[in-house]
Amino acid sequence: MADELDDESYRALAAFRYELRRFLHFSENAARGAGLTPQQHQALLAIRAAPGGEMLVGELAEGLLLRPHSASELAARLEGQGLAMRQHDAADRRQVHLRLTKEAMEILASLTVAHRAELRRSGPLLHKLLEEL
Amino acid sequence: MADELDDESYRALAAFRYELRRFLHFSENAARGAGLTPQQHQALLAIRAAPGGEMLVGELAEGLLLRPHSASELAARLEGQGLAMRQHDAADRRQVHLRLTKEAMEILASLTVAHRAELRRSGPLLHKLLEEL
DNA sequence: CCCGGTATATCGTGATCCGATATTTTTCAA
DNA sequence: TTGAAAAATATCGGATCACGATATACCGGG
Repeated sequence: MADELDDESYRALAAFRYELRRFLHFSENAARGAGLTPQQHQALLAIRAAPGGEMLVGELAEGLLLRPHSASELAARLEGQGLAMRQHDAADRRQVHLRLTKEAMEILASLTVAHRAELRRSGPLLHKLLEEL
Repeated sequence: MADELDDESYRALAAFRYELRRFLHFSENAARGAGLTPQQHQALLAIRAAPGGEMLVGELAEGLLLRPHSASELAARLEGQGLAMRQHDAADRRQVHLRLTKEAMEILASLTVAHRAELRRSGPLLHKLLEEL
């Protein structure tokens, strides 16, 4: 099983986590700089990437690995900030569809450009550290 | 610059973030299952991976990308739970060295084994998604 | 020996997830 | 048809943790 844990094992894992943290830290700062919380940014990305560019609250929960009621709170905050619109499904009124506002689309686009640039920088390093494991 | 953002760009980035979240979610659950918070786990890993297996509070802050005073709070919690020992440097008494307790070493070892197994599973997928970007 | 700088610590605040619970709507079996 | 169970979302209270602002302890140069 190769489960001997020598110093090198810890070093490699720590280096990977450090680089991961760097990326997430960059992402957090980028989001906050655009007036979003990190989770709001992730929510926008998940919704934008969904088929049709829309999502149910429950699907958002799955996509972000949250409890449904936490996704509901997140959706309420998105709407409160003018980033998303909530709309009951006509056929099943329990379900709530989430769509991004124009403003959210624009913010997400600029964040995505920044993230692609960052990944072009840190991607290869992450790639290398991942291979050391 | 290849900055056109089509649906596929968003999809690829979202897929990468989702897999990242899955890994971090696994890690969180593993840590909590071992009686640690996620940050405590990361702190143990960083300290264990440092040369000599010890770290200053300020170095911990750098390693985890935290403000020094946040690292100080984290160190206090670690000590409070019997996971680390704080010891003033003899030469410069402002500095505080952190060393892991035996119990922390054991918990970290078991978590590290679990993480290596998880990375053997999710690593290749992360690798692939990273290349799509 | 005093003063600016460094390392760590404390306090109050804000954000956000969660558990437990509530509300609304649908489904389905009797 | 109807009422009980299930499903989707929402609300409330509590807990955690990093942060900004600030405080304390300690070092070094002049």
